[in-house]
Amino acid sequence: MKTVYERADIVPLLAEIFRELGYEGTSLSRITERTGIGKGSLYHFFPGGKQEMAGAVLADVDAWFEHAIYQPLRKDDAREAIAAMWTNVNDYFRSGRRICLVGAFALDDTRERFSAEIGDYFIRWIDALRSALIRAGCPEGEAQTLAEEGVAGVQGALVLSRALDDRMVFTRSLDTLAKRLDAVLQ
Amino acid sequence: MKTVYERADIVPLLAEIFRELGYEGTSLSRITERTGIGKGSLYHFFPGGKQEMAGAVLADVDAWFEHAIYQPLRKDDAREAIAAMWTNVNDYFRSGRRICLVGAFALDDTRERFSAEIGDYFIRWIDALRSALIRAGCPEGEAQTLAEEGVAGVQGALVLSRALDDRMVFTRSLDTLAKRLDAVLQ
DNA sequence: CAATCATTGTACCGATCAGTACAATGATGA
DNA sequence: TCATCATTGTACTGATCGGTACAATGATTG
Repeated sequence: MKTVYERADIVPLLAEIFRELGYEGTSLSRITERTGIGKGSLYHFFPGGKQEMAGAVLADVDAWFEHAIYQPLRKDDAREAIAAMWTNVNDYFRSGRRICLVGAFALDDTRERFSAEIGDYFIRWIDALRSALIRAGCPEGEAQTLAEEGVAGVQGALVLSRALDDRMVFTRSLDTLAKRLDAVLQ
Repeated sequence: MKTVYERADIVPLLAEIFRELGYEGTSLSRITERTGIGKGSLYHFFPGGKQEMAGAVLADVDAWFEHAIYQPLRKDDAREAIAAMWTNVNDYFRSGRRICLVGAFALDDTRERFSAEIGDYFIRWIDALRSALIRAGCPEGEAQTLAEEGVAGVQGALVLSRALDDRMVFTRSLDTLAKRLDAVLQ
């Protein structure tokens, strides 16, 4: 009996493990234990080892946000895209039960390994949100601060809801942030 | 030649290492490497090993916040205590170059080891801030949400400023949060 | 001075770490 | 049918992990 994978099948599985255990906490044996994928397969698809695995996960996360969040913010109807961002973010992070891997990597030494990817992810999120805010009628002087407040607010809501083990905190925080941004668009 | 330590001298050194490397990333050899403290001393003061070391650090952090932030928020002049909170938090986290260990532990599997301590730290911060907000004239219905927004905002600002490697982002975020809370106190 | 005892450095333990080597497997295409 | 080749399971490496054992050190106390 031999199960055959593709790289694209493995990345989402790796993502959940890195999310739960962090970069240092994720060992190859834990990956095998949870997924059934052996070292042979892992090093076949990711010759660069653990670092390449985490890099692939970050790229996958980034691609999802680019498609589902950033592009709509830049191109679609601004108000609709902002509203969609809140619901999509709430779903993606499963009301706070799932963390933001990029944000988590930013907090410890792992940042040194992926500083470019981490910076890019947040810069583009903020820029896209600022673009939508301006198009929706936000004064340009406030747009940058407000966009940073929104993105940082999501990260803070994730920390807090996990710390309190209360998913209502996450949903409520997103709601407060949404109203905060909405108030400026008159 | 033999250097003699006390437990109280070691805890702050451990704190910086856990902050930088995270719980899993912190190994006993790294501790010895950075501090010169050998395993003999470490296990003499912390018989429970790495878990007890991290627990002692969390207790130390908690005690600092209790004394410098929570108690003033509960007892002192409300407006002054809130204003002092922002400056003390900015100093404590060194404008975002230092992370919140409690928040970082909340994000990965480490949470399972210290869920009580993590929950307590944030609950008490939020409660103390809410108490000050109410005494300063904030409508009771808004106080809880606003307190959560403030505490979560600090955590988000830490993530964002580290991700962008820009300490201005942290200070600016704290400033925005301060204005946000101030606006309700009329 | 002698005795005690907290503290420390070092050698060691089995387990696990990331990573390598390679033969066995099995699907694909000539 | 046969050859090719991507993919996989397994056994292995040296290094490092958290933790233990214990003798040497040196300050304190009677």
